[in-house]
Amino acid sequence: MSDNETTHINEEETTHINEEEIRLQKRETLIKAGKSPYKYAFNKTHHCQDIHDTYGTITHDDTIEETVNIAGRLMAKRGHGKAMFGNIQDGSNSIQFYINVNGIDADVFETVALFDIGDIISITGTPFRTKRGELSLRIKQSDLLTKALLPLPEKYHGLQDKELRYRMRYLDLIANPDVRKTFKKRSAIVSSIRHFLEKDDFMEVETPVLNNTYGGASARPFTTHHNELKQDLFLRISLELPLKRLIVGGFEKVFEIGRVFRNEGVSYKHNPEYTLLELYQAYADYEDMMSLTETLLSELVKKQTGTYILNYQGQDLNFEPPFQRYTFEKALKDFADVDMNNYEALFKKATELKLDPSEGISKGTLIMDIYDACVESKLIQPTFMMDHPWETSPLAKKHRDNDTLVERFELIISGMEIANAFSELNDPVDQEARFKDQEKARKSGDDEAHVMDTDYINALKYGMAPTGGLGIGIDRIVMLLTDSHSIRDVLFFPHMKDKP
RNA sequence: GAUUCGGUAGCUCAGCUGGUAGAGCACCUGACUUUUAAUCAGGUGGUCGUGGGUUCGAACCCCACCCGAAUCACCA
Repeated sequence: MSDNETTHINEEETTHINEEEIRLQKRETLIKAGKSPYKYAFNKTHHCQDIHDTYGTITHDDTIEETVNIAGRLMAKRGHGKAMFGNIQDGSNSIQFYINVNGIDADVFETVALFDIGDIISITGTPFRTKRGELSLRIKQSDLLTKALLPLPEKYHGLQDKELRYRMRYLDLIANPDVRKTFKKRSAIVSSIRHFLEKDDFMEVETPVLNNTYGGASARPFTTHHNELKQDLFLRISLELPLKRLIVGGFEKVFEIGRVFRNEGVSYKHNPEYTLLELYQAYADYEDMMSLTETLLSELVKKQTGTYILNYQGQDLNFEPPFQRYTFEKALKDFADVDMNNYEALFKKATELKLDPSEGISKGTLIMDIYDACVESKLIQPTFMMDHPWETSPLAKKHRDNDTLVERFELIISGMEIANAFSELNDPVDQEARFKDQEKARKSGDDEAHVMDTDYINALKYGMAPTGGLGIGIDRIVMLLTDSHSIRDVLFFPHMKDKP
């Protein structure tokens, strides 16, 4: 590559070909010249952020002796004849570089001149501050590590098209630095939850995703097939039943952070697969779970924001414990003006609300339908909704003071269900009766009713200690903490329909 | 599933009442030794989501479909 014939693109050859073809030609030229455009490794001494941290205070008059090696993606290039500026971005940050023909091999200048935006390059150079005051690297050496064949999105607006951003998240991450921040934060949140639980002696476990049956929630499953065993299998819809079997087995504090799969609609707060945290603690009840939830979330918010106040979509949410509490009885009175102990009144209310209650609908279902219609979306501040009707909670223990209720709570924030917990039902006789009740509901058309799990009943027959259980929707927590309106913005690869 | 909005160059977007398809960025050529959305001059680049229809003529009007977004419904 010592002469211009092999390096400069001939105008006549390129006027009618696209950018990818131009770059493919550069790739060919490099390979023919024995310079691979796909190197094997590079020994970095610094990330861009390290240079900002170390040399952030130098002035235009300072001379730095240290030479640094960095590598990353070329994001911008500004040629000035015999000088050139550009920006390189790595996983930490980006930094400007500068090169001019003085005191440098012509080869190096030519190499840099031939880089295309999007190429992954290395730079060896010395930090300095430009006249205009920007911390930069003066290039001594530079190399192409990976050739990029496709041009990047527009440098100023980035990639805006939501469909492209979700379908080609890699490009979104390159072009939109805020997106990377969101996902770094997601990682930090999960890590901080994990450490919180480990510090509290919870043991992290893994249970199967593929199961012979499914349960622990009311949802339709995804079904798949094992060829060799000639049997249908289900992707889990929750983590609950295997984890409670571990409590039977003698572990006292377990948790799992795992993907669950629900064969239901897609919306700004629903994705067919999402991440659930479930934890179970022996010798605890739902009051203990409430305190744990308050501590976990308030500490998380404090760690992320420095206060208990979190601004979400323009509203300040206050996570200072204790969170407000509402029983279903009081909520239905306050928000729907109906007595939840009066079946006729509930039925009348549901009819007024055009919920179209069917003949013989259970009181519990009426209560939940009215709650969904009148209450949930109005609960903005962190609120524990507690003491649900027993009929819609087949895995929760009856309330100690009222056997038409269960000891259960859901945590609602900004109208979204964030957590769900019970004093776990551990009476196998009651559990079996509840499952049979669910089977009846299933037969009368409720395809989300819980299915019978005889092995789980069997496990309970050996005795499960009194247990508190808690489930938290990780994606929704991340939505709150990153002020994301849609669950798609906190999933790297949200589910998208196939393009034809 | 319903309603509304959107799909035009690689990206960000204009395109009026139906009359030859536009700009900026990127790219190519040239100029330029401290710029930073660099600048200046000149260029390349289009199956206007898909398929029908109306019309002398459709990016534009009509119908159907595909994909996406928002709101609702569904989803404890």
